[in-house]
Amino acid sequence: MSYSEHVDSPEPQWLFPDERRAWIALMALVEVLPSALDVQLKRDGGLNHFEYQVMAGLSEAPERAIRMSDLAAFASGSLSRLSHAVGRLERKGWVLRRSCPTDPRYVEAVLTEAGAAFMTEIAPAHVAEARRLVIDVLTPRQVGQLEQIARRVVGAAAPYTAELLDEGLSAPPDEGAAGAASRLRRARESTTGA
Amino acid sequence: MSYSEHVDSPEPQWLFPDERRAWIALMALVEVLPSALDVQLKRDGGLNHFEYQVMAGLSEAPERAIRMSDLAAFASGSLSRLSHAVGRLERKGWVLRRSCPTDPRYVEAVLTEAGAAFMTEIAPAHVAEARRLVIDVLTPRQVGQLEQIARRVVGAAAPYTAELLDEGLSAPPDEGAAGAASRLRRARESTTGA
DNA sequence: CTCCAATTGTTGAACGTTCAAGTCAAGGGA
DNA sequence: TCCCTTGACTTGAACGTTCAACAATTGGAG
Repeated sequence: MSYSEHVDSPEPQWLFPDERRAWIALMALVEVLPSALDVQLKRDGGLNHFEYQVMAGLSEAPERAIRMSDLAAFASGSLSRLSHAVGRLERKGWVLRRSCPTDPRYVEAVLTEAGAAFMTEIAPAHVAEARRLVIDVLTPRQVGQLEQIARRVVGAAAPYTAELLDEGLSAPPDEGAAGAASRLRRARESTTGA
Repeated sequence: MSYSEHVDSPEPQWLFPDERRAWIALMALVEVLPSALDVQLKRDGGLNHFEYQVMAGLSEAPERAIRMSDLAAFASGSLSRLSHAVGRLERKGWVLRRSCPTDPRYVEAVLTEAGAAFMTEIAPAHVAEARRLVIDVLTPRQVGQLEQIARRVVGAAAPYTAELLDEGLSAPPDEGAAGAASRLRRARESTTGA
């Protein structure tokens, strides 16, 4: 739709001043926010943001167990990345791997008791950081705008991931991580491959 | 301080549904956009986003030369990261290092002819990608909202970097990279150390 | 039944970033 | 003068991600 709109007014080669300001601010954001989150997580929990997402995915999964490939989709990372990450979490005693009981060709990651206890310990601080850095510095109106904007950009950069956002957000609240994750699977495949 | 302030309206431990949706969308954005930009830059130019920012900083600098520490501030990275990156760009023949002519205790990075030619070759594609992934999928109104939101978040996560955004964006247009970068220097120091 | 292809997951090497020294040159007392 | 701190930059090792190759298993096609 945006295409035909711009046919007779071709894309300028450079950004207009207001576009440029927004672009620069966005680049600063994507540079600064992840590392700020990493600082908090590393300090309070000794893990990085990806590892936290893995742990969070496991926490929400029924029985605290979930297949590796679903978990990779849920955490938006490649299977290889996940395999290395789970290896590290395993060494810390928070996760373990086992063959999937229903279908032995899959591997399940399971959150241990220690892992679950650890998550309930550190999650509040992470949520507080999310508030401090983002939610609390925006007006409720801006929070809504942010969601719309972010979803559009994700839609352009990774269409299937965006689809997951659409579906996951309106999904039944009791669904847990597994349902959303398996829907996500085909998303990651086309996304990471691109 | 935040403790006593919130005694009678304490921060909830979790996010409200609309806050949670915005947070999830934002996390997807910061995950997906940098890697999408890296894909384009790697494909068309063989470099990553940080290296591109380094080259861009050099392009805008007077004489296409700029001190390492100013360049690090401009590209929002540590001096060490820059040193490694410039090493790689040097090996490709796009940048060279020399002792600063006015003050020999500093080191200047200089964009070579080949480097400048290379940048004019690849910059349009990168700008086009910025349009495709962000600017063109938003309404002009949303572009404005994005700037405000991003600046607030950056303000919370890295105050001095945000200060640079404020100053840099209203700075005289002929200032070039060097002026903004030296203002930025103290910013990085307190930011990266945190 | 056999072979072929696809899916799931792991592994090791290459690459880039971070982190903790380390070098070098300038300023600033004693 | 000597020392010693400070700022600018570099270096090498540790760490995490990516990438390509690899095993293992399943589901057909012939």
